[in-house]
Amino acid sequence: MESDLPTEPNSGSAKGNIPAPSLRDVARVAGVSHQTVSRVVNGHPSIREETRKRVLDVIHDLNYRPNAVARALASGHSRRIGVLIESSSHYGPMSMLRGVEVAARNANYTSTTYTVRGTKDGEFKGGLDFLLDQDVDALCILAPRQRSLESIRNYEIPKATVVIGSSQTDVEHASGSSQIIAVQVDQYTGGSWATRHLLDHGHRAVAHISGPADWVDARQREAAWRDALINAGAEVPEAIRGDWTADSGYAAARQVADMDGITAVFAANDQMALGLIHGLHDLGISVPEDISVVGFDDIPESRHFLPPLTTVRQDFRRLGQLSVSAMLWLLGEQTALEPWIVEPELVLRSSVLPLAAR
Amino acid sequence: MESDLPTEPNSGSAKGNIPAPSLRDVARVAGVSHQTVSRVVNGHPSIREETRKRVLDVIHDLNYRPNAVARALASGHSRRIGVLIESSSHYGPMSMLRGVEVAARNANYTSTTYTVRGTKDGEFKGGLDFLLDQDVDALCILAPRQRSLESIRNYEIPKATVVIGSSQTDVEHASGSSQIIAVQVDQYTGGSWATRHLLDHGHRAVAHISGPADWVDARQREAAWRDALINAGAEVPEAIRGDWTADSGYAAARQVADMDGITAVFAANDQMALGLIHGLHDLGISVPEDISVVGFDDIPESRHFLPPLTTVRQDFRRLGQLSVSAMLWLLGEQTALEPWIVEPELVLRSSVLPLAAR
DNA sequence: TCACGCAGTGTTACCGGTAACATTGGTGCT
DNA sequence: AGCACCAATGTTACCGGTAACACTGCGTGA
Repeated sequence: MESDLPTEPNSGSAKGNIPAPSLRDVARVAGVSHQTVSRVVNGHPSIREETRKRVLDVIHDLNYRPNAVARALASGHSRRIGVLIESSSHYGPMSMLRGVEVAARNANYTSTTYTVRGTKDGEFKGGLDFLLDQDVDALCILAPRQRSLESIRNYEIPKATVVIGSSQTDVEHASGSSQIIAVQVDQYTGGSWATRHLLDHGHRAVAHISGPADWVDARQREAAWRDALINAGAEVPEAIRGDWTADSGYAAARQVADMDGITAVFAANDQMALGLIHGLHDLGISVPEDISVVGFDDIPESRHFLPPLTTVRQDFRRLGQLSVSAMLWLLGEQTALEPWIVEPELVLRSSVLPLAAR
Repeated sequence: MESDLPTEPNSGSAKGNIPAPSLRDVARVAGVSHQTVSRVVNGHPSIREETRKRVLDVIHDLNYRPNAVARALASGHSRRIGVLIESSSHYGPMSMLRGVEVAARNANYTSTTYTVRGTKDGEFKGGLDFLLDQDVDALCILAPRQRSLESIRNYEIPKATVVIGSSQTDVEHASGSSQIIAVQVDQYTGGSWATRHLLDHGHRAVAHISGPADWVDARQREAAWRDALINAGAEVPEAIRGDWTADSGYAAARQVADMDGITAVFAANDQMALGLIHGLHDLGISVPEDISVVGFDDIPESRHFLPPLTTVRQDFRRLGQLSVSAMLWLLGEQTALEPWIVEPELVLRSSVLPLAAR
């Protein structure tokens, strides 16, 4: 394992002295005007085939690469999208981020991410400022909490702004006059499926470990759970408040055990479900023999939990792609606008047992 | 849930018509030259306090924000770092990515990520080209596979390039003349600890589920496992080849069961350990009663596995930070260069039992 | 007292592209 | 033949900053 530190930068490299060739360099060598080179580079139609070929040869010889910065300055379009993301350490946001990045790149856009660390109010605005300073053409905001959106009120945001994770009504309320598109997974439907799945298996006492109260997704899943119980005429226990972490799921186990007669739990995400199963196990309660559990998200590990977790899958990557698609539409680079609600999917595994089988 | 699609972009927004104020606009209003404004913005010392104040007021009134693109073009520094990353869907790379992004931002740099999707040879180069086209000042390459580095040979990469995850010798071999810094977690030490921990508990027949053969980390962990066994005079069984996924860990369980007398397994990452435990469970083998398991990485879920997983923690975020620090040093923005090998840490939980206790 | 230096500011060129308009030569139509 | 028109290319201005140098006026030391 080598580890002798170099003592000063740039010792060996001879590069960087000769500046990279510019449009005009290419033009000179090819014997045309710089504008002609520009046209060749941009695929302008009215260029003679012979000229084009000559220019392309020179481009290749000189190893010319167009300077994106100069292009951005001159054209007024940076072809960059800024992604503002809260709490990216979770699986969901990460996956969306990746979906956005890949989709953006495919549309020849670059993406720059700003991760908001804490939840303090100024941080969100700080991120917005940071991205706006980079003059992005479009903005993608992953705003999972209700309050996050309020910050953008009266902010001068780019025309092409997409919000992931909040409902269109929330967005409209927060954004004032400017038009913003919201993209999201239909959390309510997912929550309904999860709960009804348990009800269908005969469970009546279904507890819920929810996400933090100010998260939009958490509220929707909780509402779906509550409504499903009410519709089925079952009693609605008080929801147990978690914070998405497996640790909070572990802690919730104690409360579940204390609530009398609970036979099933709908956890608002897979990590909490994992912690819950662990916690119940430590209390001598088995899943699914004693208590059935359903999660949400379908993280890659879920299928190998003990027991493998029945959960609701969200296609995060697709969500990211859709948001880019919406941005492109707002930017006028795409004519069709796809529907922007993604349907979740119930994934059956073995953490749920019929009540009768107990 | 609202879902009426707008039918054309920009319907309501009145923004974007008036161009943003420029340096010269500010200068005109403040009654100074544009250069003076530039000086104020950049904190140049020789500006009269009175002038500075006046200019700052105008800047505030006009809501002027300096244009990063123009600045980049004029100064020759984009203050952007490109991050080329392979396989970012895993926990480790993701965390490093985030560490890089945050550290970069703190140094007033922007980061742009390119995620290499597959493993085809051209993709890596494609990513390099993509980032180079954005003329980044520095490059951070997350190259976990041996071959990835070969692509950068004879490539004109920025002076400030840092490679995460490969040893300095590999990097020097691949990079030819230009100076590149490698940053990494000491995988070998981590692998040694994991294996020795099992040996210390009396286990002699310790199997290994390795990562893909061409991954640097996988090789180092495997080598550490092998060496530790040899040093202890224990027999070295053949390593079982996994692919980092929990699924491959699950599949490995069968092979472990078929290998006679195995009492402990060192899995090259936590996901495979999870799958392994699941697979063993399905075969009627309990962890840790029948077989002890140690993982690697310490993903957030590990502590809630059944049983909670003993594993080797890597500080991925710190790795990301270190790489930014190294880049800054190469860029001449930082005088001290921190050591760039991060030590891992053994995290004791309950997936290991002394052999005697069986 | 005069030259020198420096703080404070202005002027001009330049970064590497794109946009808009000008120019040229050939073609088709009347 | 004359003219309109278009393909193919060139010219010039401009995007919004920074860099380098020029200028001014005042304090200071010889």
